[in-house]
Amino acid sequence: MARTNHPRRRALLDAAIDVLADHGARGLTFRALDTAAALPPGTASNYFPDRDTLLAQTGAHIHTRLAPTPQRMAELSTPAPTRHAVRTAMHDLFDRVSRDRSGYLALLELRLEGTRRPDVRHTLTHAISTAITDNIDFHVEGGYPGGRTTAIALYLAMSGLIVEHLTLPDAWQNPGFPQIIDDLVDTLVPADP
Amino acid sequence: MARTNHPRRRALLDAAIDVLADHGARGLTFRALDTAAALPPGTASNYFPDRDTLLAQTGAHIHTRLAPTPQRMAELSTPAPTRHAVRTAMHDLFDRVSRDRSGYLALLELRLEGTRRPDVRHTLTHAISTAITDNIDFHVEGGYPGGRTTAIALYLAMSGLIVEHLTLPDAWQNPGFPQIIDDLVDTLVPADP
DNA sequence: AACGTACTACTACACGCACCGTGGTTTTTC
DNA sequence: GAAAAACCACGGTGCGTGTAGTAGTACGTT
Repeated sequence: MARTNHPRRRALLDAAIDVLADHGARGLTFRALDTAAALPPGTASNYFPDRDTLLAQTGAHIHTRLAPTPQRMAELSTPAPTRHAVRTAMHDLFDRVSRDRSGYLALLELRLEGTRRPDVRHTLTHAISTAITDNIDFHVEGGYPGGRTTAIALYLAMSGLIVEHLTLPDAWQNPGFPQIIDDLVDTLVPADP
Repeated sequence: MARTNHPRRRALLDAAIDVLADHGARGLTFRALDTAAALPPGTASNYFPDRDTLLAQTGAHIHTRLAPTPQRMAELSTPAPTRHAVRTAMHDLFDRVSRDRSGYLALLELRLEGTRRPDVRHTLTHAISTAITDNIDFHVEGGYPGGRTTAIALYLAMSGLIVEHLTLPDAWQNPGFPQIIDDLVDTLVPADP
């Protein structure tokens, strides 16, 4: 019942993210998970006692997957904190979303599921609120142009843009997303002195 | 099978929005709809041939519910196009979201469901892209401070804020959403001359 | 090198649940 | 009184769950 095969557990959690993106939170069943991970039926039951904990663990795992690696953080800190660096970082974020569409879609599904499941909501609230403050602090303490309100506005606008990009990309064909990102940075981030 | 009782059909579609918000897109079944509308089981089957069209019709209906009424548009146009008017409009939008949480949550669920169902996606893409251009044009042609890019940035930031408010409100306790809205407007919308 | 243990993978089964669609009867409405 | 809608109950079905039982494998012991 409580298997400790870590690689397989991780594989299951990765598959869970794909299932979330492909079939929604309600579609994340043990059987669907078995199928997605290409494992015999009944396997997922051996690794997670019930759906609740499966969802919770998936919620925790998704952050380890989406969180920037230390290496990336280092890269990000290398250039001088200019408006141009901000622009690059935003395009970079957008590219990451495009590359790991399933991951970000799954997070969105989990957010909605958190509406119904308090434990999922609490897990996500904690993880995301630290992500937010980290993000804002990075901007402020790193000496990037504009203050805290600039950072918040940028964060929210990029969140909105990502949701649009993930769900209804065709509603924003002109101007395209890259152009919008440039405009966002120009509008929100003060020019370098 | 094909009932023409319009009030009841409308009641069913309104109930469908609640079901979407409460149980997700996958939870929107005929039976759940019957229960939510407090109607005997089997009723919804008489009004919609299958789940696909039920979802599509719900997607269409949701916009008639969320779209601003002509009266509201008139109210909005009354004051002079100042930064302060923009601020008021944004708080107004936020209040409407808070008041009709289910409606906006349902729209979010449908967006995600659109990821899997092309017909839902197309319906939403059309409806929302006109909503966006209307919104932007209203700002630009109404002579509000800032141009098109300001309007787009404002729209996206408010979208992001609404998603946060709907799904993880506790992640944003300081500063609270009203304060953030004020800051957003101050940052994004140029001061009145 | 042979053996034994402990853990894991696989398979099958029995049960329950929720849902669908419909057919027939009652009630309403015009 | 006739047509339409509402109600109710039923058969059938597919999906998911949890578990029990069997087979396989890796590793440590003697």
